[in-house]
Amino acid sequence: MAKRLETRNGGEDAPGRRHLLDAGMRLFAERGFAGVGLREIAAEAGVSLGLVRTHFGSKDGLRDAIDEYVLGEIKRLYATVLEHSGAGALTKAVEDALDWIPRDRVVLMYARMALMEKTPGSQALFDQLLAIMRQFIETNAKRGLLQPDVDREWAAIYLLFDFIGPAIIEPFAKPAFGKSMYSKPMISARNAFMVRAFTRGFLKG
Amino acid sequence: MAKRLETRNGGEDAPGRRHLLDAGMRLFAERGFAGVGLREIAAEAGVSLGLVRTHFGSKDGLRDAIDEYVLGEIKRLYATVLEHSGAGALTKAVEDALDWIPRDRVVLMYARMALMEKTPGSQALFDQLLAIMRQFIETNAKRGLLQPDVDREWAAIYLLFDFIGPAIIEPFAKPAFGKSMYSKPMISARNAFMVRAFTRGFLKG
DNA sequence: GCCCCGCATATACACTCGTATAGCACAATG
DNA sequence: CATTGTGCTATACGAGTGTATATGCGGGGC
Repeated sequence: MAKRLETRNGGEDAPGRRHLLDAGMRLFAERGFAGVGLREIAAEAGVSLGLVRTHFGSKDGLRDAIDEYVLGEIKRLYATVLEHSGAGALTKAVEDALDWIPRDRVVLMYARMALMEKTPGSQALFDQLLAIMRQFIETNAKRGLLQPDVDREWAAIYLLFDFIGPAIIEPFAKPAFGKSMYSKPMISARNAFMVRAFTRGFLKG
Repeated sequence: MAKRLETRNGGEDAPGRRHLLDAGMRLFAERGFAGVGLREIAAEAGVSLGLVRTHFGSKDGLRDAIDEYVLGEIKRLYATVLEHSGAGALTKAVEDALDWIPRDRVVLMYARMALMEKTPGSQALFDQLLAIMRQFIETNAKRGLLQPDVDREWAAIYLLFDFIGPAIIEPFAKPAFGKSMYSKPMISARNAFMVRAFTRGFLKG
């Protein structure tokens, strides 16, 4: 009789909980938080509606849990980038994406959608992404790889644009380009242009 | 007696219609299509619920009308950019934004949200934005302002990233930077960095 | 003067939403 | 063996959804 309210969360590895989190992440990524109902998520996860309440307390609780998971994954996935520096690190990061993006595509697309809907979780995600970019710029600066008199804050912001850009336009890529932003030919062409643009620009002064 | 179904749309300048379109645009931009109900939109517009059906036929019809309006505004707002070329044109475009963004902020924020929800209207918006960027690159190329051996397609894509980037992160800007992406200090700092990065890059080769 | 039609309102309907409650099977623990 | 608690299901409730229908008012053309 109501001895534990709110999220119980005792066992985080219950199969139903994991299925709900995965299904919610996928569906929210596709149609947004308000665009998907709990019944559809439960059906997709192969569990009953009531289980959402058991594990997450409410729909917002489910989102919070997904936000937390995705934030952790983003940190993990970009950790390797921060250990390197220079334009080579960027190409390496983009090429690494070829490995993990097929597997973690849902995480990436959820992060993309989260950036649209302003919530505490999405603000935290944004702050994390910006921190990653700032750290990359600082690492490069310490190693003397930054050109002199560069506005480091805006360099970080532009880096952020270029990293979230492909994710943002990914849903429109197939009609517009005939292939995914994360397909092999797109990745390599992007790599070539990125290195060039970051080190030399592309317009004449 | 049901002689005309669907959207009637005879008079596009009925005051109620305009109010509904404005209110829908603003609310959809803030919370997404599924996140807002017709009753709230009608209340915000100061008209009755049924008027949506009279003018737009359905909620989807309302979105279609908003999409069309926003697409036209985007075309109009970026028309001036296309007449110029070089890095100077970009700074001019960004500075022009200082004029029209306060006034057309809702249009911009709706376009931002539209890029999240994949619909025919949002695909058309994306195609339009990409076309604008491609045309800018081609204009620059014809005038000899492009560096040699530049991948023009990816130059256009990166230009697109840098133009939608500020809109995407605008909702997180105040907590993260203390000011809007479209405030005067941000615009001028961005201008300085953009010209530099586009003509010389910011990393050492 | 009548009629029709464009603009607008009010109200009802069927459905879906998130949430709440009651209960079941089963493993671990005393 | 009885008890406890966890993971889970089934079902009900009230509020809110988009859509449909019926109606009112006011101006221009026959």
